[in-house]
Amino acid sequence: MTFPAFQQEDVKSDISQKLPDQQFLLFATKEEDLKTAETKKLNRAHEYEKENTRSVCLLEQKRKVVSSNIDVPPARKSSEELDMDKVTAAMVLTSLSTSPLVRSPPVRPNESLNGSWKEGGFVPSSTSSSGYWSWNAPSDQSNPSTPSPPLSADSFKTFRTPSQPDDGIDEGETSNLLFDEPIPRKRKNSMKVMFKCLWKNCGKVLSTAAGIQKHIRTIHLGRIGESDYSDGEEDFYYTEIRLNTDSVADGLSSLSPVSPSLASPPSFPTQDAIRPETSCAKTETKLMTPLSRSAPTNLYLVHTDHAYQVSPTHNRPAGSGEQKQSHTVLSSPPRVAFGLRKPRGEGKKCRKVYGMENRDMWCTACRWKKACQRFID
DNA sequence: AATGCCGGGGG
DNA sequence: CCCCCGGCATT
Repeated sequence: MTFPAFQQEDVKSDISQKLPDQQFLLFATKEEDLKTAETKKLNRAHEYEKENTRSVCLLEQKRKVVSSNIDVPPARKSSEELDMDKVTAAMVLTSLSTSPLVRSPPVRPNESLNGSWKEGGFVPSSTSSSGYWSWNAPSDQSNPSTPSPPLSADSFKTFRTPSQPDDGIDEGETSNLLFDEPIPRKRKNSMKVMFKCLWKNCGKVLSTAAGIQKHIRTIHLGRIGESDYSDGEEDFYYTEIRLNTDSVADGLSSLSPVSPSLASPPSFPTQDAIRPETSCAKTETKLMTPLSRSAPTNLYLVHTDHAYQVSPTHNRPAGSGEQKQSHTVLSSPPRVAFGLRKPRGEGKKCRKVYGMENRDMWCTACRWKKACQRFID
């Protein structure tokens, strides 16, 4: 029941502890091989680390370029932001190491990239009972096997567990097969990391972690004045997505409007199953202001000023006019007004409230199977 | 499986 | 209009 507040730290250490173990097992099947295996491994680890840091750097650069175009003004490095960088770096590390290793299942590997990133990103996890979606890096198809973590040389030393029933792996060959190009670190050079806001009804995507943080802070948490000050009380619900660089611009405008509505992000006790796979999202649960709690549904309408909010299915124009939306801040206009339906209101509706038995107490609309008029959200 | 509700009927 | 419902999306 405890809320598994997954901080980046946790995730990181977790994987880097578990996984190397497994990998190592595969390596160290035979005693003779043990030594060579280990050295090999260490080498690889080093290489790998180098590689990773490099890509992080690249990434940072790219990000800076883009961000200057898109959203955040040239970020100044507040202490918070430095922090964020660390976090993102960690994220990148994990994700980088993840994708290449996992050998994609029979599914066509490349289709995942072309398919809408909604698909690539959110995979309704059929395994988890209650239909929570889980996050998978878009590049690798959902894969049951565990990802390989950023390896740190230490973790190997710590995890020598030679007494392990090497199940089925009797050939030295097998391990080679598995691990010779297992870390092919062919990082997709055209990959770009974006961050997507997970707040309800908001699918905003920004190029920097700091960006969405800011976005969330201002838009969702209603902290407008205190631009970048963070007291650690915010919950930033966003997630990382990766996509081809050449489709970035496109992605920004044709973003899928439907947010993966978690059952209201800022509510802790109800959802204990915050999937730990979600690569990032600092979850510091402290007491929340009532404002931030109700914010996601109400506030977002007010602030719909960016083109990404394509959501054709606005909720009710919460009382005031809805005469904005023709702003098109970014280059491309909201492409298709693809007629989707409205996100489906949050609150309970007549049916839920009164039940089937008391159907006559429903509002007419509900009776007609139309949009409820009594409990508008 | 249950809900919410759009589209499309009949009267 | 008022009322109902098929069917789809979402949960």
